[in-house]
Amino acid sequence: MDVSHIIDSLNPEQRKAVTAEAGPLLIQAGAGSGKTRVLTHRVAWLNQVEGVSPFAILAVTFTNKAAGEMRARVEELLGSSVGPMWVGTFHGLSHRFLRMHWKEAKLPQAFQILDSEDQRRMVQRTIRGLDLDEAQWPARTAMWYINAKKDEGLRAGYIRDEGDPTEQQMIRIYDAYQTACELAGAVDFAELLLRALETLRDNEEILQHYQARFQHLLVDEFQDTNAIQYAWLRLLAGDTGNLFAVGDDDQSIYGWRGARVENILNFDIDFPGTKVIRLEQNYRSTATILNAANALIENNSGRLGKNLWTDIGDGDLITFYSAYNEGDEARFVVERINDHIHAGGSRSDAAILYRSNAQSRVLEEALFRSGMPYRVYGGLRFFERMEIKDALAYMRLINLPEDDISFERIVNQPTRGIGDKTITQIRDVAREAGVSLWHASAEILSANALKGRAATAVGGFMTLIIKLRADTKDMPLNDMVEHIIEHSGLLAHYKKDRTDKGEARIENLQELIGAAGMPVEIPEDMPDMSPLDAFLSNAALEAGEKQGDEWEECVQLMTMHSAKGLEFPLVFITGMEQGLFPSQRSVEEGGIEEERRLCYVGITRAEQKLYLSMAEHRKLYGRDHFNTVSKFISEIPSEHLQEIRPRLNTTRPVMQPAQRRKEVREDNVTGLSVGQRVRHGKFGEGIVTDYEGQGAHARVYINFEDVGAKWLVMAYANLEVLNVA
DNA sequence: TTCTTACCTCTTTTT
DNA sequence: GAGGTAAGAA
Repeated sequence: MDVSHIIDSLNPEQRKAVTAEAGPLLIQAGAGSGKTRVLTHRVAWLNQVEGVSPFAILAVTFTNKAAGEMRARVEELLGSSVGPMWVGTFHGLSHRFLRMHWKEAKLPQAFQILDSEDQRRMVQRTIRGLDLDEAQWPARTAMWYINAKKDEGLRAGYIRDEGDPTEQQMIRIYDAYQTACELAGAVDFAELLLRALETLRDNEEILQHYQARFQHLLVDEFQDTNAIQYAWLRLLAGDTGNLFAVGDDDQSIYGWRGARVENILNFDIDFPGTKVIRLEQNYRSTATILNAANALIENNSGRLGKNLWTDIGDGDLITFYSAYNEGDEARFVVERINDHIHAGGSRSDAAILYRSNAQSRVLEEALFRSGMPYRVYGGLRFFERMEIKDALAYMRLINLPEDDISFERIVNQPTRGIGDKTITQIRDVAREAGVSLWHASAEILSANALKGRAATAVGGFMTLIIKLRADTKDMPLNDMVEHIIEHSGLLAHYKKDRTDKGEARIENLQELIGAAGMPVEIPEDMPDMSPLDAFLSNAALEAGEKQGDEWEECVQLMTMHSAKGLEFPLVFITGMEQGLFPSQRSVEEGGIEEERRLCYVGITRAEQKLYLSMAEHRKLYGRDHFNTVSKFISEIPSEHLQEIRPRLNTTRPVMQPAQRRKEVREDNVTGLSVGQRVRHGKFGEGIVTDYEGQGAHARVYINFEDVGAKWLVMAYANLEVLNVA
């Protein structure tokens, strides 16, 4: 059989991975080393050479995008569909499993998925139900706690409180929340995984079935797996241990949400006989960029260790720019992008990365002023938008009136005179009788327990839902959505808002109609799922990636976290400041290595040219920050760096005397730092807030107590240093 | 019920 | 400093 199309394009290491014998395999895939390629070719190899049916393969990823890409590329390679292969996210596959085995999982057949916002509301209601002080027990914190425990596989009853009252309270909230979820037939994201795992574990027959079925498991981004996901994989891999895990311990940046690098580091303990293959040839970046990244990551301990290399040439030096403030930094970035465009480059080549979303604003302003189209990643996703969730809630309630979460969401949206009092009354009846809010409403109405106006309003709402259901019964999905948006009053409600925001909401609703017109995929092993059910659960699991065409010819702005997996010819990493990146918190909490890995991820996004920048003075959250240069800059060997504007002494000497670069130290002619207190013979006392220029031309901006702020030339000012700020 | 005001938070994000 | 949420007033 001719297998050349599968292996010809691979380098020796990649080929070794793709053609490896069955058994546990750990692929240490460095940034830009072709890991997706290895994964897809592995599937093709298994199928075409080893004769493994797609039916016996399970491939799991973290994002829907990665899953979709994997399926598409495998099919392209094979030239045929691989329908029966299970490809998806951990959550998506767990969901599929639970839909098929809802009985064994002890779930109602029509269980629904809570997204983060639904979950927060649910936790909040639980906390109120327990009569706890919401200020002392914020829903977000409790939710975070619950998710963390679930990610570790822990049920409320199994957590040891160690006598800690806070922990005890959290456990109570967790327990009560879980009860509420069971009652509502609701499942949060973490629950999908945990429930699937427990169902597999506790049902020998099902477990054996799947273990026998999935002869080969493949995992992408293995360094990001948490305890549950790992347990899930181990259970499914069973005794054969045919687990093909691809990951990079140096790119583990999600420890804060439960990812465990240990899963990579200890892989061979759980899977004896593991073969490790390292993909170290990088096809993305110049040698300069790679060497900088390698040197940086060397500072981490406990790595598996690898060194990326490339046969692409050295390329340009990495440019480091130290700006006066964030505006100057933004201006610098925009100018460089303009240079790039004038040299014939395109805007979409450029990505501006930052540590936190708050930093995007100033950059956006600068881009906007210079008329440069840009696109910011992150923020609210399509299916998380208020108006979309409203519309979906109508669809859910029509589909299943017992859906209390949707009921509460739309019973008074748009407002129809059903206030807090009425809702509380309905809720009480529902709780006492142990029925849904919908049933409770009906009972209250028939018992005439409501006053005139409220009774009419509730009756009107119920009639509306019943009518909508009857009217849309035989409609295709998109017509149904359109009908509901129109006749529920949502459209009119949002049309009342004449602002840009309102218009955007209308547009989103239109888009929802469009989305409902697209064919929804119903898994082959679940033929009894209705298109509506498929659409609704898809909406919960797929927050809605922005469609691709929108960001064509745009400069890309995103956090370094969301940049993972992407690559750009021209990359800017902004805010290279101690306290910002690495962030203050991570330094305090011992998370510096993960920050360094994040920096590593950022650097390795760059193909040709990398710019690093900092702002010596930055306003963040309305406060002034005078940060020193990021520790990470000093970890990049200076032969790879080119400093455009050597900084003056902006460092507070007490903070870090040793870390300053040589060429900068020579420039320390002022002996002053921003934030320092000084005295001037004529103007009195003041604080240094800015400076510019160098050597004899250096000027400092001093805010004097008596005469206000002034620029002074260092050479003539004759300042007396009073104290270090 | 709806509008207004006070108050809180503010690393990183997918599902 | 801004933006969103939740409690309070008309």
